[in-house]
Amino acid sequence: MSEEMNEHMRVRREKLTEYREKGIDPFGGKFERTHLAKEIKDKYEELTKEEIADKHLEEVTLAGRVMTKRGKGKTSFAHIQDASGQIQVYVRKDAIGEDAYDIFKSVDLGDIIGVTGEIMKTNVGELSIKVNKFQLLTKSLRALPEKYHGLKDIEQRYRQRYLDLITNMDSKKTFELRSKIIQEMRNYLNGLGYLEVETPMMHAIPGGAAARPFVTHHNALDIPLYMRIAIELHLKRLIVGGMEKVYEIGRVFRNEGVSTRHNPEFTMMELYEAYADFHDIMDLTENLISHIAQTVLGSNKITYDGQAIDLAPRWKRLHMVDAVKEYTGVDFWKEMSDEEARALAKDNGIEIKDNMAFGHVVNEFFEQRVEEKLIQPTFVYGHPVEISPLAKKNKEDSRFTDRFELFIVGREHANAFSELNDPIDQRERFEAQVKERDAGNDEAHLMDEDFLEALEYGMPPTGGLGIGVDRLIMLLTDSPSIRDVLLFPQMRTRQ
RNA sequence: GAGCCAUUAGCUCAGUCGGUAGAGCAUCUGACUUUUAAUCAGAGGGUCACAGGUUCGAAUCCUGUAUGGCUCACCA
Repeated sequence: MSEEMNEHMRVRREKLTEYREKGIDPFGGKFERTHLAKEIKDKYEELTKEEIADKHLEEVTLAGRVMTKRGKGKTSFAHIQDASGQIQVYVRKDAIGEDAYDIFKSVDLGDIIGVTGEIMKTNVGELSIKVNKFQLLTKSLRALPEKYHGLKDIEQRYRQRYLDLITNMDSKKTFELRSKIIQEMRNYLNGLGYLEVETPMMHAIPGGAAARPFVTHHNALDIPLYMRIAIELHLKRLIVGGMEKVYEIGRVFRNEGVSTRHNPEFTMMELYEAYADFHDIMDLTENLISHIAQTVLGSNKITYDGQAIDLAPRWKRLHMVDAVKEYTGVDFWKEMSDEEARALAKDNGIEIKDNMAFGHVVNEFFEQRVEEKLIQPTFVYGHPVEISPLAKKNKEDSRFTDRFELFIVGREHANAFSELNDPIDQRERFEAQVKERDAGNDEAHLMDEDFLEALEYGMPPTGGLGIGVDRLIMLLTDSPSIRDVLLFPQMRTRQ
């Protein structure tokens, strides 16, 4: 053992030996429970001490981790915690015998025990188990964080999430909500007839988004493989294959910076529906998210970082050019050259790169001046074609696409479009991306011949959607950092 | 990648002007048969993140490193 033992660890290891000498297994096996703590509380909380005593209820058996302990000579109280919550146990020497009582006195905070006894209420009215049998199920060899403050150290909460979950009920609640949110997303989509599918996470060509991939290598095939940066291109192949409504909820990987809103691996929900367009997807998106909020939180009115947010449909829909016009006064509906657009950026203090085209400039205006101001749910649509290589061009104005992004609390939560199903246009878009790549943008798309071949067989007109699931969970659980909604966020390896 | 901040007992935190390292919880010993942040009496527990430097003397001042947090950049 490289780590030095502190007093707690030494004492607890000594107890292991004592237990074994007494024939007690400090790491026990299967244990049959009759109840969870919350089940007992839900059932008997309303009854008075006398009513419970008069009922002569059957014995119950529970198990859990010892979280508090108060010894009082010949009686002891403790709280044990199971997945459902905590309940108090009341242990009397005259009820369990002297030997068993001595062992109970040696139990440490953090140990896992099983108890059998009667349900009772104490003089001050706390529902408790009056124990007549108890058993050590697992000895804990390290001291838990302090009972009153819990674990506060942020680094330790992320690195040792189990300690966070044991001691911080808020954190546990967040992850229970995470599970419910994803479950409700599935329920809703399944109810609409979407088919959940699983596509590869290791891609020969990383596509579907602009991002740097993680690279790995397949030894037997001796080829490089990339962890997926999006799910998009495989789901569209399924649309070609006649699966008309599909979705996948899964991890995607992007080799980029870590921040309160970015983790190298994160969860995305992508959905594609044949014969739909981006207007249909807007309807679906607002209905889906408001349904989840209503079902999981019981309301469409939520609070994030002190701001009141109303998720009830119908949400504001705003063209990106109108949004830029509204917040900066600059009108990009006018026809103009790339040079004229760049000049407007300089005049308005928008930072741009020298080689940016009209569409890139419009996007910079939006990101630098508008995005953070969109607090209430807002669909911003009509993204420039240059930044939307997989979206259908708009019929009236081919500088823009039938694409939208959803902004809430100034953050992107979803990205969607009427999918580009013209293989010839798609090839030209990929070629433009390859040019950008050659010009130094290492996040531009690669040519994907295999995907183009699929499109050439014919993909029906399709609406598609991607939702950043972690960000949605941040929003619905009022969590300031993505690390608060990931059980094991990425951290630097400790030396 | 840049700036700012943090790192002290198992945990939560104090630490004044540079002068012997502190508290609460936890732990150990003892008392206590309805306690609940139990109480009472006593005891033990420290590489002050790490490495240098300044100084008679450094948890404290300086430099570097590590890890973390926040902000920015990146993430169309």
